[in-house]
Amino acid sequence: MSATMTIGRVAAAAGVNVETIRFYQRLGLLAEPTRPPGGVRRYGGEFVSRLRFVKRAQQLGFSLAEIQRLLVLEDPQSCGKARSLAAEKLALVEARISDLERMRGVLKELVARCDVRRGKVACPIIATLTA
Amino acid sequence: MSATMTIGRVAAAAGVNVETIRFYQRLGLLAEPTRPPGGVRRYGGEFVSRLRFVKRAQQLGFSLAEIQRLLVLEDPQSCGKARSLAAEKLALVEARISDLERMRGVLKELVARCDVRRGKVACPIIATLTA
DNA sequence: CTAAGCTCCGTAGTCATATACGGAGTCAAG
DNA sequence: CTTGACTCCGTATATGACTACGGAGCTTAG
Repeated sequence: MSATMTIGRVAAAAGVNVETIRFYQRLGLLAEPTRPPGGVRRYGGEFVSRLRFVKRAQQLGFSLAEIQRLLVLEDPQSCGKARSLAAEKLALVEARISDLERMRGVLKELVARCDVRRGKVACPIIATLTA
Repeated sequence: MSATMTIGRVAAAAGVNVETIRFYQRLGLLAEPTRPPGGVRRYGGEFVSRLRFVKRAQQLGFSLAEIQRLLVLEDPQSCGKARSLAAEKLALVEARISDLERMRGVLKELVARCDVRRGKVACPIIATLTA
């Protein structure tokens, strides 16, 4: 096989910390190749892909626990499960967006009011949060 | 004064856990009234307002550390500082919204592709994340 | 061959935001 | 005055995702 890289090279290739890989291995997210007697573990390109998978899924808002569930779905039959995990995550993301949009509205207004009422007695931001 | 409530009543009034109040006091976010010899601390309505302030600011995305900085700005002169904290937070919130919108796009596409290609060999979601 | 730099491994620490626990003291209703 | 609920205080635990450390044991460039 092409299992030639050391853990450090894998880490560099995927742009993560060595400790992070070891951490994922402990969690069972990534495989831990057998170590040749008196040697060091070697990794192939597939391992790097898997690691990138984890990082990409993470960027989509999946937690490590969810990614673990995602990684189990390798057989084509489980497409439905993957779909529902993704749909569920989509709903969460949309909810989070709504929350943030509400926050954005309030913050914008706070900043704007602060600009208008400069020089008044109390800071409108503090006053608003207090009231 | 109207410092009549016990910590439990304050907690109920603000809808938080008693432990949370004590935690905030340890952080220095909330005052810890002097305890009468052989008695129990009493709190007034102002304390409840302050606690609500903390919770409201938190809902706007301020961390406890930031709220601490916000709470120091009681004199009217520091309006500018409050404004810049709010503006900074606004920028963060907007960045976070962009991130989430990107995530939303990818997740939507994943789910959609899954619906279209049902029955094919590999799950498009897994395939996409792997590629 | 040697020295520098990796890898291995287990354990422990970090950050943020709380929540839980336990024993002793205090308050309030009946 | 008793009893049950509440407060106080310090410490410990929880969660998620890492990061750090230390001392062996490898590996590799020169």
